[in-house]
Amino acid sequence: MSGHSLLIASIEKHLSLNTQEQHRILLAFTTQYIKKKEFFLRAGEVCKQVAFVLNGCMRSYAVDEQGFEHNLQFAPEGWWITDMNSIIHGTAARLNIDAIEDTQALLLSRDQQEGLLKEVPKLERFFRIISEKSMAGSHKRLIDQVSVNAQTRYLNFCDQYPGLIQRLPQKQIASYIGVTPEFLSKIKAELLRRKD
Amino acid sequence: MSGHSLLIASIEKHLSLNTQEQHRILLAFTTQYIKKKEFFLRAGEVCKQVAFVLNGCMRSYAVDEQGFEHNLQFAPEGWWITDMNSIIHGTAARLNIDAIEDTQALLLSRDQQEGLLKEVPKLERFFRIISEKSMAGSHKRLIDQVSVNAQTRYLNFCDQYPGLIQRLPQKQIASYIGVTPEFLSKIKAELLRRKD
DNA sequence: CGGATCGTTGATCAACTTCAACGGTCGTGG
DNA sequence: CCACGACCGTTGAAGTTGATCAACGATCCG
Repeated sequence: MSGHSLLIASIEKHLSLNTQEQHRILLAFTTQYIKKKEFFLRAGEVCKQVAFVLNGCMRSYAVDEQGFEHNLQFAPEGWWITDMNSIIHGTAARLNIDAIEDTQALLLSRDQQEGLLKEVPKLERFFRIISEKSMAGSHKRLIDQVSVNAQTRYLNFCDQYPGLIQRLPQKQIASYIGVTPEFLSKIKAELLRRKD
Repeated sequence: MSGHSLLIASIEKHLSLNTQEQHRILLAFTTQYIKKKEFFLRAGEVCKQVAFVLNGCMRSYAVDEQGFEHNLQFAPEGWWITDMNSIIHGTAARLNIDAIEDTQALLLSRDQQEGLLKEVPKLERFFRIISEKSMAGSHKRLIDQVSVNAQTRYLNFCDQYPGLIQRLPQKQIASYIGVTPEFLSKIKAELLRRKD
């Protein structure tokens, strides 16, 4: 129940809900526990639902032809995660989503979402706003990726997600900023050397 | 008027509108002509509106510390373009948006949009859907950027935007796929050599 | 305790950039 | 209508950034 209130609070940052609406919303979600290294979505499946993380942490990533993983997003508590391409086009997911820590999440299927939006139309607004935010974040990242070098990307990451740095294995961060774990190690060594 | 119907048609792909609603929508927009090389938005300003392109083509791009441009998006007719980070957070734009061809666009300010959404709430749904699509496209691009080499990115671009290739100067495409114009030239030469 | 996974370091390698030079085309002013 | 400059695409040589491969010590967890 404390977890559910995280979802409600998150929505109420953007609009207010009466008790009835809150109950209707929670009805649309199901709870799922995902252990570290277990999958929420595998590439090739069609993604049917979006996840709202209550605690723990998930990540989404693509695997290239040579088998290397590339992290697209981390989702600690309070974040949403899904394969948007798969869910809106109904195509095979290109992303894998798994748990980096033992995770508890609320799941919302597209069907449930449709029903929910019909009964509580003002939620359209909420989902519009988080989509816009997500799009803005994604744009920011894309610009970062092409316009600054790896060291700066690492520093930017430290800046933007101070909480995640201590929590995540370094190789996960390397995969996110788009370098090999070896090279991130060298970046950190270089930064330490320059700090003296 | 033929231009306006492009907007209406674009919305009606996702929901249906009666004549009254159509008129109310068009009321919220203003028309603007932007000549080739003129700016719709300059980095540093706060972005106040989104543009829907009727004809011509605009692009958004960031400029890095060394003065190099990095194209984020092209917007030919039927596409929306804005600096989402600036518009939703009210912060200084990091993007420039200018016209690559003489362009006619419909502009919608955030204030007008708010008013419009109040009177025609079902448009929340439309804006949610296009945000989701935009986010999906952005994710796709991000994965592409980090998981395949420049030659493949070029081929993917040709695939996805066959219409734009003939229309755009090569250096604009180079900037989009994230390489120097010189290197794109070499990629094309290599592809021609292998085709024989 | 033992195996697996992690982070580190160094040597070599590949992808892409930088810089410089050249020919072609386009648009503009005379 | 021509001439000029600006911008574009191309090519080649040399330079950087980050990847790859291999080896090693540390830590974590079963």
